[in-house]
Amino acid sequence: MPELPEVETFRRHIDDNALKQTVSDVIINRDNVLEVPADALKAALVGQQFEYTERLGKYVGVALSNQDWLVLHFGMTGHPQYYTEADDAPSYERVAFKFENGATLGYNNMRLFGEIYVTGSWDTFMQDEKGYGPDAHGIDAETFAECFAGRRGMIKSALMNQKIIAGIGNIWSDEILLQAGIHPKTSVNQLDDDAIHTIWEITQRALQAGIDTRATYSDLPDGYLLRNRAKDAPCPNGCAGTLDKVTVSGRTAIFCPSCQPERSD
DNA sequence: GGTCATGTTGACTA
DNA sequence: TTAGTCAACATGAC
Repeated sequence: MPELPEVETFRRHIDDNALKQTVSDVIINRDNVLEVPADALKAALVGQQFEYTERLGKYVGVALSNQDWLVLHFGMTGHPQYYTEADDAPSYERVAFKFENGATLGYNNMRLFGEIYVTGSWDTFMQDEKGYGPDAHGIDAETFAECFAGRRGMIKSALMNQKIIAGIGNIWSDEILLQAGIHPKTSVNQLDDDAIHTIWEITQRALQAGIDTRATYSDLPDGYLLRNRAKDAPCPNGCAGTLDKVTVSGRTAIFCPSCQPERSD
């Protein structure tokens, strides 16, 4: 699930529920997701308040009252869940952040691909340690074009490269490329300025739609691939063709052969 | 039992 | 140096 629209939804969930509260305990059910020792995580958090949040790409940063940051990544299957009744704990709660008011922010993650860090500087962590590029949502057209200038790889790989722009993963890159009518294997250097500008526009619109629907795909407008992303499904553009799949950089790309023709030039 | 899956990283190869 | 492929991580669905 979690790409940029999903992670922004998670960030807002934390914002709406867990700010200005003091952590009373940290329960660690599985330490696979920890990038800091369990006792260090607990020591860093207990007694601190969640002050505000940031997001870059698929990472959420929670600013603590002592200026440190709790950094969360949700892997492929994770999400945060705030609850007040023990019965509402999610099924795969790997870490539970307990607050003094009795509520809990659960870090739920079926597959243990997530990451939890504590760091002194959000900016340094994301830019220097992770090497992340600018966030794909809200980036201006010029900066977006600069990110792709001089690149020779395939457009789908480039869109998914967090060091170029952050936040787009496999399924939202499919969405963007279908709407843009560009085959996922097209080389970046085959795309002229107009094509890059179109990709920028569609990226902004699609990610905004994803955020607006709280990443509930069935609520996306008609014509969105993510409403029914599957091989042999009808093309959402209504072109009478059916969707196909192809492997790009080891990931499954779903696309419409008729709306997204391969280029040979 | 096998295959595939929304992410990231590192090794290896061209 | 730049890119592409693949394996690894852990778990569930089909």
